[in-house]
Amino acid sequence: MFSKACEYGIKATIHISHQSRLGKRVSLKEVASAIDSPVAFTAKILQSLASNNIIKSSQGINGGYSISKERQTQLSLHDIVIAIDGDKIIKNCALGLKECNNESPCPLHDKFKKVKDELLDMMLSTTILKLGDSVEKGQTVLVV
Amino acid sequence: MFSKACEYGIKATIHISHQSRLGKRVSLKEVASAIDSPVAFTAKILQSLASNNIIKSSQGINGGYSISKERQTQLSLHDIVIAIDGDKIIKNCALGLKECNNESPCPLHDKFKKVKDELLDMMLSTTILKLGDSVEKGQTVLVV
DNA sequence: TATATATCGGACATTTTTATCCGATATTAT
DNA sequence: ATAATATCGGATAAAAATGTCCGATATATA
Repeated sequence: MFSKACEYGIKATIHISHQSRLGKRVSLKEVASAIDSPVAFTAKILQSLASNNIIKSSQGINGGYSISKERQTQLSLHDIVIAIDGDKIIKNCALGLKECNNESPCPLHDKFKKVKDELLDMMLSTTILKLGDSVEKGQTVLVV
Repeated sequence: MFSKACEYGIKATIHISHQSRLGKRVSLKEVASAIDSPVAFTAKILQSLASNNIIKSSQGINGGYSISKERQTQLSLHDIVIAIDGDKIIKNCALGLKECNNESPCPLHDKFKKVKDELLDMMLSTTILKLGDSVEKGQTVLVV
């Protein structure tokens, strides 16, 4: 569904969100450890999230990553997916046709419209704040 | 969503289904041409579909691929996806957790359950017969 | 039976994704 | 200033997915 990079990106953002609310800025190593991901690969993803203004990064001693509380309420799951995987999961034809629309649909077009609409709604309405909250409350987990 | 192999496999099956109802057995080249796919790669996929009893193959002169009308009514989109991509699209955790279930869910578990359930229902209830029919009637297309 | 022509199946090549390495750069504390 | 330590960013490597090649095998027809 999502690429590995996107999975890591979502988990990383949730973890950083959670830690930011505890007043903690987190380092790359801490993130990779918390979400059980390869450190160097995670570095690339965090860079990308930072350049897309999903998370905030600071260099130097005591540097690391954070997300302001305000940003957490604005940010949806959709924003993160778009930043890493782009919009192909919603936009691309299920059968890979270059042009697939209501005028010239592939055989799966109508049937997938419903599924994609629900996926899109879900991603748009799910905020990072809520996701981080469920982890903070111990209702959900980021590893194993 | 689906792998390229799976996209080709679905399109190929629909085309073969359509042609079988016209009483025509189709060759690899004809299939690849009809669905605009690389011939050699398509050969692998058709072999796999044949060994999974999705389609019927015959060698030698006048050989090619076909699907009996009866089989077309039985076969669902789900059968083809399972044969090529396996069940990961439904079974795998959206965040890649090895163990993700109601007892120990990832932050996206509940939200994805609804989407996946709808996707599964759709795949199970969509028969190859219906898909081939929409192509035959010119309501849908397999290329561009 | 010989031949033409179709798929089969294994090895190989290319591209994309995933993952790693390391010097450069920025920032804080001494 | 300088040292310590964090991210940045470009090159490289490994793995997986996608795509190709070609001889082997099967089968209908002449």
